[in-house]
Amino acid sequence: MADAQKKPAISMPSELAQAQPRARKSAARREAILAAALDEFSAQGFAATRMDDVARRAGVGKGTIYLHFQDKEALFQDLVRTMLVPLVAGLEMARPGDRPVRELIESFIELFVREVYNTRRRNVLRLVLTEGQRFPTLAEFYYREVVERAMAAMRALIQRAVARGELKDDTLVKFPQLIVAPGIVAVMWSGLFDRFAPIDVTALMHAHLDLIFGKERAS
Amino acid sequence: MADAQKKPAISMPSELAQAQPRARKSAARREAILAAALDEFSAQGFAATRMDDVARRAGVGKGTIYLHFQDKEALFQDLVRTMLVPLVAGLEMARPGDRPVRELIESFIELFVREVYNTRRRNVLRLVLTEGQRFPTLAEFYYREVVERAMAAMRALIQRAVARGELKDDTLVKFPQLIVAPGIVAVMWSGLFDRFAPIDVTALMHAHLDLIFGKERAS
Amino acid sequence: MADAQKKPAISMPSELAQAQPRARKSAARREAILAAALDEFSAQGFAATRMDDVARRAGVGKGTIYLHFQDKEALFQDLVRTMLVPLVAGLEMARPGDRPVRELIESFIELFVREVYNTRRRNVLRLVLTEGQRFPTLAEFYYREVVERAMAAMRALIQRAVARGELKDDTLVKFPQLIVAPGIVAVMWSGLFDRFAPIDVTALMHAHLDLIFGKERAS
Amino acid sequence: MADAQKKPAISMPSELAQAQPRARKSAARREAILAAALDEFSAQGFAATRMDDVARRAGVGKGTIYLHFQDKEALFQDLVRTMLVPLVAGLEMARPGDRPVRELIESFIELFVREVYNTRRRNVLRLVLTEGQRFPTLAEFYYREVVERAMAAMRALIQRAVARGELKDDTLVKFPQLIVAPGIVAVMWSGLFDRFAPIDVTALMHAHLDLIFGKERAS
DNA sequence: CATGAATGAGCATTCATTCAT
DNA sequence: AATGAATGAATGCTCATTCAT
Repeated sequence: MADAQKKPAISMPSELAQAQPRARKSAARREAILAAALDEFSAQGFAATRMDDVARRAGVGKGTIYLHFQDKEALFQDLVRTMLVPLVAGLEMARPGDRPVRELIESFIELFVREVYNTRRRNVLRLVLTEGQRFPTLAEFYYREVVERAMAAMRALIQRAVARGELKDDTLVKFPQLIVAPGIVAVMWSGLFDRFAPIDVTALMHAHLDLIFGKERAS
Repeated sequence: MADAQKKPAISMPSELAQAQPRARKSAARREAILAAALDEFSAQGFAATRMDDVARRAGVGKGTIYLHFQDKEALFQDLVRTMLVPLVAGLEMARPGDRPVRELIESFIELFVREVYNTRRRNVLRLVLTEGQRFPTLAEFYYREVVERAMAAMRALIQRAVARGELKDDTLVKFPQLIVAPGIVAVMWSGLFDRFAPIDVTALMHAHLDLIFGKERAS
Repeated sequence: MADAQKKPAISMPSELAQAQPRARKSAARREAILAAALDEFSAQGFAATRMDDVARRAGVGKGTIYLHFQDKEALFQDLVRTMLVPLVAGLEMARPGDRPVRELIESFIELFVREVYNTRRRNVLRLVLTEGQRFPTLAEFYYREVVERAMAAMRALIQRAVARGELKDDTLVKFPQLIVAPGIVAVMWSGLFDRFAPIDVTALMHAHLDLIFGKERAS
Repeated sequence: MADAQKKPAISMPSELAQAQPRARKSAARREAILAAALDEFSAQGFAATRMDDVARRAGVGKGTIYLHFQDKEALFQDLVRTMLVPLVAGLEMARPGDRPVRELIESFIELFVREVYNTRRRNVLRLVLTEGQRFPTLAEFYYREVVERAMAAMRALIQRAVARGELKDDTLVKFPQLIVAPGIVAVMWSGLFDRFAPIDVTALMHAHLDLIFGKERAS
C-alpha cells in the first residue's frame, strides 16, 4: 500500500502495526464511519438508521461518531457533501476541444456510469433524491452546487451542438434535465426494482442518446 | 352505490344531525385518515410521521386509525394501493382505434399530468419512489401491478408505432422506461427543487416526445 | 373518604373500584408524580435524579410523566411552585388585630413549623435553596413571589412593633432576613447534620425571638 | 518551602523557560485544577459539572486530573477539604486575652467576611451547604472538623460572656447556631438573590450582634 | 364504535474514565 | 508525566400501540 511508505522502519511499540500516527488513524476512523453511515442510510433511510448500527458497522464505539460529527443529521449531510464534491468538479472540467458534442456527452455518460453508478456514489445520489425533501439546506446545497452548475454545463453543450449542426433545434436548451433523466431513473430503479429486472444503465443512456442525436449508423 | 339507497329516513340516534348512517360515516373517516396520512407521509416521510399527527389532521382519535388499519405500515401500504388503483386501470384501457401512436402517447401525457401530476397522486408516486426500497412487498406490488403492466403497454405501443412507420427503429422497445423518465424526474424535481426552479411538466414531456418522434412541424 | 361521595351508586363496569372518573385518576397520578419527584429530587438533587426512578416511585410508566409535565425541568419547577403557593398566601393573611407583634411572630413560627418544617414542604424549601442558583427563573419567581413579599410583611410588622414600643430600635427594618434566618439554617441543618445532632426548630426560633424581644419573663 | 531550594540551576528539559522543577509544576497544576473545579462546581453544581470543562479551565489535559485525583467525587471532596482547613484552624486560635466577648465576636465576623465571604471560600462553603446532603462522608467530615468545633468554641465564648455579665442569660449556649445563622443566610442569599437585592454581610452581622448584646451606644 | 390516557421499548446523545502514545 | 481520542453505560425523551371507558 502506497500510504504505508512513510511508516518508520523499526519502532513498533505495542500491538501489530500500531505504527499508524494518530492523525492517520483518526482519519481512517472518520472514513470508516462515513462508509458505514452510507451503507446504513442507504438501506434504512435517514430516520430509520440507528447510530448504534453505524458505530457497530464502522467498528467504533458509539461515542466516537460524535467526535467527528455534530449529530446524526450532520453526519448525513457531511456524508453527502463529502462524496459529491468530486462529482461537481468533474462535471465542469469539460475541455471541449473540437470533438463532436455527442462524443462529449458519451464521455459524460461513461464518467457517470464509472464514477457514480458503479460506485457507492450511486447510493449517495439516491439518498439526495429520497431524503432531500426533508433537509431543505441539503436540497439547496445540492441544487446550487450540482444541479444548477450541471444544467448550465449541459445548456452550453447543447448550444454548441446546435451551432455545429449536430442538433436540429434547441428544444433541449430549455430542458437540459432531459439529458440526465435516464440516469436519474436508473438510480431510482436500481433501488426499487433491480431484483425483478436489472437495468443496463449504459445501454439505457446510449439508447437515449440515439433519441437525441439520431441512431448511430455504425454502432 | 348500493349503500346510498339504504339511508334511513328518520332515525337520529345520537347527537345533532346524525343523519349519516354508520357505514357512511365510517367510510368517510377512513377517507379522512387516508388523506391525512398522505399529507403527513409526503411531508415527513414514513419513519418521521407520527400517528398522532395523522389522527389530529384527520380529525379523529388516535385509536380510530387502528380500527381501519392494522398498523402504521399497513396504513402506508393501503394508502399507496388505494390511490394507485385508478392509475393502473386507466393505463390499460387504451382503446387504440386507428389513431397515430404519437397521439396516443400525448393522451397519456395529458392523463398523467391531469390525473397524477396535478393531484395528490403525485405525492403517492413520490412516496413509492422514495420509500419503496424500505418496503419490499410494496415495491413488488408496485412493480407487478404498475410498472410491469405499464411497460408492457408501452412496448406494445412502440411496436405499433414501428409497424406504422412512425418510429424508425425499435430501440425504445428495449427501454420503455425512457418514455416515462421525464415524468419520474419531474415528480422527484417537484419535491426537491421547485422552490428554486419550478418545472413545466407538460412542456418537458412534449419536448421529450419531440426527441422521440421528431419535432412536430405545425403543432 | 369524603371524595367518594359523588360516586354513582350502582355501575362498576370492570375491575375493582374502577369507578374513579378519568379526571380524578389523572389528577391522582399527577399528585403521585409530584410526590415521587419531591422525594427523588430531595434525595438526589435535580441533576442526579433519574426520571425512571420518579416514574417507578410514582407507580406510573415513564411516558406518563411527560403527559403531565413538559420535561424534567418543568417537573421540578412546577413542583416547587405547586407546593409553595399556599405558603405565600398564608404569609400575608396576617390579621394583626391588636395583638402584640411578638405574638404575631410566634404565630408565624408555629405556622412555619407546622406547615413547612414538619411537612414535605421543608424539602421543597431546601430544594429552592440548594438548586435555585441553577434555575434563574425559579430563583426570580421565588424572590418575587415569596421573599420580597415576606420581607415586606416582616418589615411592616417590625415597624408596628417599634411604634407600639415593643422594640426599642428599627435595626430589624433594614434586615428583616434576620427574623427568618434561624428557620433557613434549621432547614439546611436538617438536611446535613440531623443524623449527628437533631435540631429543635421550635426552641431555636423561640430562643431567637428572645434575642429580639428580650427574654420572656414567664414562659 | 523546602522544595524551593532544590531548583536545579541548569537543566531545561523541554520547551522555553522550563525552569520550574517537576514537583513545582505538578503542584501548580494541582492548584490550577482545584481552582478550576471550584469555579465549575460553584456555577453548575457537582452533578452538572463536566470534567472536560474543569480540565479546559485549568489549562490541562483531561487525563491530568486523574493523576491528581481519584475521580470526580474525590476532586470535589479534596477541594472542600483543602479550602476549609485554614478556616477551621483560624476558628480555634482565639486567644481571648481579657477582651470583651463582643469584641471577640466582632473579630470573628471580620475574619469571616474577610477570609470567607469575600473570597472564593464563600463558594466552597455554599457547595458544602448545597451538595453536602449527597456526600455523607463529606457532611460528616464537615460536621466533625468544622461545625462541631466551631459550636464548641461559640459555646465557650458565650459562657464567658455570661460569666462576665455581658449576656444576661445563657439561651445562646443551647443554640450557638444562632450566632452564625446570618452568615449562613448571607452565603445562600448571595447565590440566589444578589442580582435582585445585594446584601451587606457586615452590616447584617453587626445588626445581629446588636440583637444579641444590645444596641451599641456609641457606634 | 371511538377515544385518548397510559405504557415501555427504543434511540440519540453525553460524559466519566481509561490507556496508547 | 501528560495527553486527548476512544469508549459504552447511562439517561432524557418519543411515539406506536393498547385498552378501559
